[in-house]
Amino acid sequence: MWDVTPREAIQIQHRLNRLINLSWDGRKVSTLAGLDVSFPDKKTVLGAIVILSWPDLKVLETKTVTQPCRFPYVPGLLAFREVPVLLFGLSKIRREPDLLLCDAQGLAHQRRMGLATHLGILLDKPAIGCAKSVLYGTYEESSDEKGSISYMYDDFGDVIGAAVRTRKGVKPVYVSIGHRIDLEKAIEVVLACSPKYRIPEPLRLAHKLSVGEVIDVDASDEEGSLF
DNA sequence: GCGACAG
DNA sequence: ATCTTGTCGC
Repeated sequence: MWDVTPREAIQIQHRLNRLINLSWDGRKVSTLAGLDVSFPDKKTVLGAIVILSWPDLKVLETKTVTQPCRFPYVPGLLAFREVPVLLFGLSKIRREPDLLLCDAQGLAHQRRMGLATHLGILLDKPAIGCAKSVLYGTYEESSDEKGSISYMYDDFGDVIGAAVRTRKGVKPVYVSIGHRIDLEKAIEVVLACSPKYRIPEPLRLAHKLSVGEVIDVDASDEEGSLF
């Protein structure tokens, strides 16, 4: 029932690991995608994608797709469970997003291969990992203020991400490089995407979409259906 | 051997 | 992730 065994999955991660690009090429960003996955039942994976304009964050397009579940949840191997449906969903989107914002880790992973990095490498597209809790890494509690950041380190003392407070008094979100971006730029994007809530707007909307809520596309941007 | 553990 | 009620805080 599995596409690969957990052991093979780890080998794949070690192989893809070498393709990570840790720098931002300075490209102009005009759209970004918020990605999320849900499980309507134990045998189905549902991928939700919301394309937003940047930096005004208007909804340009949405899409949901489903597939049969192919891999169990194993900490550290999340990509093998959720990436397939996201690739499928992205293939059905009209606009090509400049940046992918994932509800998962990127480099802040035991093998530096979180879902955001995995997906970014497969598509060779800029990607950011933004999770609600920690999978791997340690950091010191910092200021309670909005915008405070505390770097996360692996067992060797290398920086692998940052705990970022998007609102005063809330738990931080954990930001890390996915692919083709640097940590400063990733943090900048996440903060700019979180003007009102703890969770960045693209991810908040993608999550709502994944659980069945209707996300209205901004009226002024529907020229795609005019003809 | 005993915890920890994205979603 | 998903299942669920009340409840603490601004």
